[in-house]
Amino acid sequence: MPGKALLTDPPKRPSATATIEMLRENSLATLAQRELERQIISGEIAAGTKLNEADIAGALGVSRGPVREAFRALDQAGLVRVEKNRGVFVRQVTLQEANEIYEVRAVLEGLIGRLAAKRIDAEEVEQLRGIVKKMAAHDRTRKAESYFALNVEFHELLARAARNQALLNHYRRVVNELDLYRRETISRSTDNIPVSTREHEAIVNAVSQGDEKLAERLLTEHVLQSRERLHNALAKPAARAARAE
Amino acid sequence: MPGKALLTDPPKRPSATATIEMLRENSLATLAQRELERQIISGEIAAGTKLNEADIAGALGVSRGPVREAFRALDQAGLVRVEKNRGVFVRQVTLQEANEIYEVRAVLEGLIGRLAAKRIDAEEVEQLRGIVKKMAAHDRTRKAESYFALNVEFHELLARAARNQALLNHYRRVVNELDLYRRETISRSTDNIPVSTREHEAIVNAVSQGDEKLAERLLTEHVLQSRERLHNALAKPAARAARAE
DNA sequence: TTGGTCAGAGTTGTTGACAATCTGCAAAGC
DNA sequence: GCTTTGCAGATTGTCAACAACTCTGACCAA
Repeated sequence: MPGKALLTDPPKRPSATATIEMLRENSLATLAQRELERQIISGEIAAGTKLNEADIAGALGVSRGPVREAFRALDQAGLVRVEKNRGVFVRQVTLQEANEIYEVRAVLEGLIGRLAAKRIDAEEVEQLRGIVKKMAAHDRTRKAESYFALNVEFHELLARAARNQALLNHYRRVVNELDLYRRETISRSTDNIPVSTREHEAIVNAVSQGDEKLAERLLTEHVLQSRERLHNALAKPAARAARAE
Repeated sequence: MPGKALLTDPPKRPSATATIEMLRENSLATLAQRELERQIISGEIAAGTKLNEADIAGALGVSRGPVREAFRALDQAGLVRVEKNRGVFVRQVTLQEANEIYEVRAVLEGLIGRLAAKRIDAEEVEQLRGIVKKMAAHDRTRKAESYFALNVEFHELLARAARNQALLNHYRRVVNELDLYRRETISRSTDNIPVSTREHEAIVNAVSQGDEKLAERLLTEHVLQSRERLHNALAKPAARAARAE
């Protein structure tokens, strides 16, 4: 039973007017899409899981129509795979696919660095420094989960600072797909956090000084080094993540 | 009346078995999506046009369900815009959006050049040379439409030669979006064809010699120069394209 | 003329029912 | 024993009807 109903009221409804307003602006298909996307990206639904239309419709409190529409959108977004007459499955990203996606991410991040160096404002720089500071604090605790949350926030903020919506869209898609790959391996790659944090500091400095060339190079290399770190972590003998089927 | 039915038989059915096989593998939603995508990219349906569910369903000979699913996918693909309770519209790409998309395309093409230089095979090089030869022949006739078809073919072939599916997907999306922008202006930018052809020749040479750095630089610059050419053409006083509403 | 409001038509959003297909399993045939 | 056939149940694909919403234009009052 994956999710909670989208609009039923009994248990602590978040103000009826807010719900009404929500439905006025978003179709059930859109809400179902968002909720499924959230569950997939957060790992609540594991990669490879089969998504049953009727079950999901029931859990969300809607009929199958909107759920099917959500599936189509998620398929196009690369988060699920639709097999005719067989069902919808959360996408499994293979090692080879991840490598290809990392290559794309590297050039996108490079562009992000270059543009952000030109366009970032003082407030955003401060936010970046704040995130890096929190990351540094995590160097000792080595709590991977919350560290990665900060990492995602750092890169998202930087991507927005580039002021290019098309770039942001492509970047987000790439990140989502890589999360699908990384999800299974998350808990075992805590070793290199200090290294990654130093890289982030260098990136903030380059961007805040408006050094486009340097920011581009640092971000590109950062992505490729992240890839290496992840692959090294994968190669280690570690407890396999639970495998839903 | 935009399209033709997806599966009706009377007029010259292309062999019953082929149709059956088609339907065995593709849902009506998928077929509707492909057909709409084709019509949008080819310009048969102009940017900004409102897409009426019932009309399209009728023209394609299916019910509204599959059409709605196709809409969701096309929305995610950036080809249409869905406004709740108001309808679905073919996306209009503004000048500013086009500029942003061109920036993304430039780095993607750069990566394509770098990877293709590493991985392209002899046969593909020959195909590229063949296309460039045809393009050169067009230098005199100045038929823009068929020239652009060759141009699309050239870049698509190069993108495939990079052997990176993720990159290819992002590239195609970017090209589709730029086509939406270019569509309205296509007939007035015939002047710079010879220049563009020389750039293509240089690209093929760099790729075929495995010069990654050069191929990357040439392709990036080619995209940015294409953007300039298009914008210059746009600035000219030229006959406005027909504007469907 | 301007502005408001209110039917009516047309369009979109959602649902439940029906048809087609797949899956698993057990019986029949070799 | 092994493959094949033929069910029964579950799941997906498609459709048509109904509900909710938007838009238009007529009508009326200031």
